[in-house]
Amino acid sequence: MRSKAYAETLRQVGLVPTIQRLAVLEWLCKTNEHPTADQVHSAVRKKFPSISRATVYNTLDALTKAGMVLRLSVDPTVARYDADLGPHAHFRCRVCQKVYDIKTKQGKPIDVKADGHLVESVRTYAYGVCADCIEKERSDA
Amino acid sequence: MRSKAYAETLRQVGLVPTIQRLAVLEWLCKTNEHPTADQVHSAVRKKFPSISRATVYNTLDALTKAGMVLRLSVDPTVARYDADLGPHAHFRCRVCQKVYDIKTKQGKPIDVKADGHLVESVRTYAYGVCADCIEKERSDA
DNA sequence: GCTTGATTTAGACTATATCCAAGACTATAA
DNA sequence: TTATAGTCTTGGATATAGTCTAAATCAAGC
Repeated sequence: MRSKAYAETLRQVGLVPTIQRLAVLEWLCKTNEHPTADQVHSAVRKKFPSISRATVYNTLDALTKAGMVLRLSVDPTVARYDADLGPHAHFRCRVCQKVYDIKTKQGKPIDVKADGHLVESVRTYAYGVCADCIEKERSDA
Repeated sequence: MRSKAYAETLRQVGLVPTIQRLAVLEWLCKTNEHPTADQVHSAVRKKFPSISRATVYNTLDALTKAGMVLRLSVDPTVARYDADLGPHAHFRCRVCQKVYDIKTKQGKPIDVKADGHLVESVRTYAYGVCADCIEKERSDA
């Protein structure tokens, strides 16, 4: 059973596998959108109507600290979450606001001169107009 | 006179060079911190106590749209602004929260496969512990 | 089945950002 | 210089995102 595996994964990082955490983690792993905390809350509430916003925030925070999900800053005013830990960057369309995964060249995403700072992670975000919106614009014109 | 030049620059991008906009732009160009909108508001208010938050937000938005300043997403919950348009990336220290400029290798900051999307800009953010905080940690131990 | 500590909950609270309508200002032309 | 039209600024209300708290609930070991 899949949820058994999720429970084990949670235990491995020292998190008690409560039903709420399992629900958040499972849903995050299934989606390939890049949901905000409120979107996670809405989605998970369909299965567990009683889950509170605070729990979702706490869980997302715990999962982020445990390294099981990424917290993205691709949007300037809202955090988005991504359970795909593979090497990839993110693209946000300025028309429809959707966030897409994009492949990066293999290896380190970028070489930075860190000026004596200890760099622990690097994120790359691209912005522009997505393929769908380009197409839509063309057919409107 | 310097402010004359700022006024001209504003006019070139179609913005009426009001005293408020000049104050925001001048201050932004002088600082090499990466201030939030509220930090800009506080700073500019020392010279123009009547300037409102809305005006600062409007101005920062207008300057961003005009391409005169960058709006950074380096902080997950607050927008920061940078008037330095040269090619560089940003590093945020997870201890002191300060944001530093870091040099990127010359040329395009990164090659992304855009999957048919039109990429207009790319931002790179690095996270970790800054040189100052590493030093502080060492002397505490 | 208890007990203990961790977790969840609801709602209050804070922070960040946007909207709105009234008034003030800027630029233009007579 | 004054009139005018349009833009900009202001302060407050509103919206949105995230955090905190204290009481209730739950999980796991005894």
